[in-house]
Amino acid sequence: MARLHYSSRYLEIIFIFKAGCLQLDASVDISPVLTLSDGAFQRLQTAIVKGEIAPGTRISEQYLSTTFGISRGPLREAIRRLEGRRLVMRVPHAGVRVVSLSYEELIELYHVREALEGMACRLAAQNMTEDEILGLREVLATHEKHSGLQANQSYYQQEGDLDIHYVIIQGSKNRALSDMLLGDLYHLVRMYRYKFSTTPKRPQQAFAEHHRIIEAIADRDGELAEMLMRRHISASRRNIERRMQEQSDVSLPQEGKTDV
Amino acid sequence: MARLHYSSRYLEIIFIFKAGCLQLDASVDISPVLTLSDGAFQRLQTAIVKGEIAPGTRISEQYLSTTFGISRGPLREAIRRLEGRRLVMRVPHAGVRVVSLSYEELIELYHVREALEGMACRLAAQNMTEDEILGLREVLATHEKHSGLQANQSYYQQEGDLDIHYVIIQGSKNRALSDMLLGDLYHLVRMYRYKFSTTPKRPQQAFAEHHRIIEAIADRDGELAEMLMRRHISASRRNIERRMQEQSDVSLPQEGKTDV
DNA sequence: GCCTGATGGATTGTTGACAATCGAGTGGCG
DNA sequence: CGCCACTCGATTGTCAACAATCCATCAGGC
Repeated sequence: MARLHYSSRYLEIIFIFKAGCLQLDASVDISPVLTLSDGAFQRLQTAIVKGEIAPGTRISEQYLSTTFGISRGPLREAIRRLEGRRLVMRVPHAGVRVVSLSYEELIELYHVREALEGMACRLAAQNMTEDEILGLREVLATHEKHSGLQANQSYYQQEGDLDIHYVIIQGSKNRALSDMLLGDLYHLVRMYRYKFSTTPKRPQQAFAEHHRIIEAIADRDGELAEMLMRRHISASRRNIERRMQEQSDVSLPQEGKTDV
Repeated sequence: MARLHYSSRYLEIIFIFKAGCLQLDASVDISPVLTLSDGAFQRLQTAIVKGEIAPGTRISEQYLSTTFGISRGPLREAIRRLEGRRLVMRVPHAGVRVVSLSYEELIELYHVREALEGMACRLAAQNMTEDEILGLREVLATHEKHSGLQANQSYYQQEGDLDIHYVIIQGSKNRALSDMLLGDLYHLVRMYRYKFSTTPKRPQQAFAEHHRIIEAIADRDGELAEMLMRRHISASRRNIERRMQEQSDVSLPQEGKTDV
């Protein structure tokens, strides 16, 4: 009944686990074989995170299964995985909806980010290698170049913002922390990123903040790095709060649409 | 194609969402109807969290489906939900295993807890109502009574430990924070709790720490409350580290067994 | 004796069909 | 005219069978 042989397939279990937190860049497929369910999961996740499926949208199993060209079985499994990740919510016998964060919840999320990424930044100052810090500087330099061109300036900056945070979080060398930040939190943050990306002066400001943070990390000053990161995210949060007050009539997209 | 009527079933969507983070006490079933998949999900989750299925154990679909008396379809959906929650890991065409945290990952988890629960404690000092603080005191008093009896003393204390943390976290009134702590982190912490529950002097010490924390919250001293909570968790972590060094030969249970 | 390649058994992945449930619209009744 | 029960269409939940893949074992050759 109980067999004791070790499957060689399980030697890559750690690798797979790492892949779980790297899924931000969804193009890489670590797993040698990609089941239909995995494919649907990734496609749905990126679609939700990138905003192609608006928050609150109801998801039809039949529509998606025909769209993806797969049966309802694997699709349902993919949806259930998203449900475990809190990206969708299912009501029995009624269907699933993409989660829709309220304004308050979004702000709460930023408060959590402040605590967690501050911690990540402090750890990164302790644990990043010199090479990794060099890489961080290169990312910043790349963004400086990109921010020179006017077109899609804010977009680039926002993407780069995530990139830099991404590298710093990984530099914390704390798996639990990076899994939590990169795996769960960022998907939610990303979902609402596009809504607030076009504040006039914010990109340059963020760039300067990034610069100071990286300097603190390079100086191995964990305390300063944490404080700067907390302020950086706090400023980002206040930026959202301000824009939210300005367009207080246009509230966050709530449920209603039945598309997809 | 796009219908605009609102399903009445979706009026409870917020309720359901809240239920998702309250799932610690798995006896309550908020959802009016419980699908087979939901039932299997809850049973599996509690079994994993309570340690009835050891970390690293391989899970057989067929065995579980016959054990639960359901088909493989709903069972697979339940497993996929656990996969989304990072409680199990699936390797394509090879099966799923209950996650097995390494010693380092467990310590990392406690560091994250330190940051998050510290924050929760500070917020709780700001946001808890007087009634809730009263309730907190009652929980503490209950534990004082329970800790009087010798049998299973450490167990009670540990359970109570989680209870108090649970109430404080909820008192933070930050949904994102409590979802993260209560939903994801605690399941993992709980999985390994039973391993380190019997350190001689720790329960009394933890009780005193709880007492001080609650006093700080009652005084609305957020800074102090955060600091005390951080120290409390830090002490708990060091306790684990110490016990781990003592029995360094008996390492954490790794994968190997093929049961269940 | 050790390594390489086929085979068998078992497990996982996928499918299509069937059953259960729900929401909206319709008709009857007070 | 308004309210309630019923029916119908559609969607979700569940099942059992089939296909694909993998692991362990066992011949066979070097």
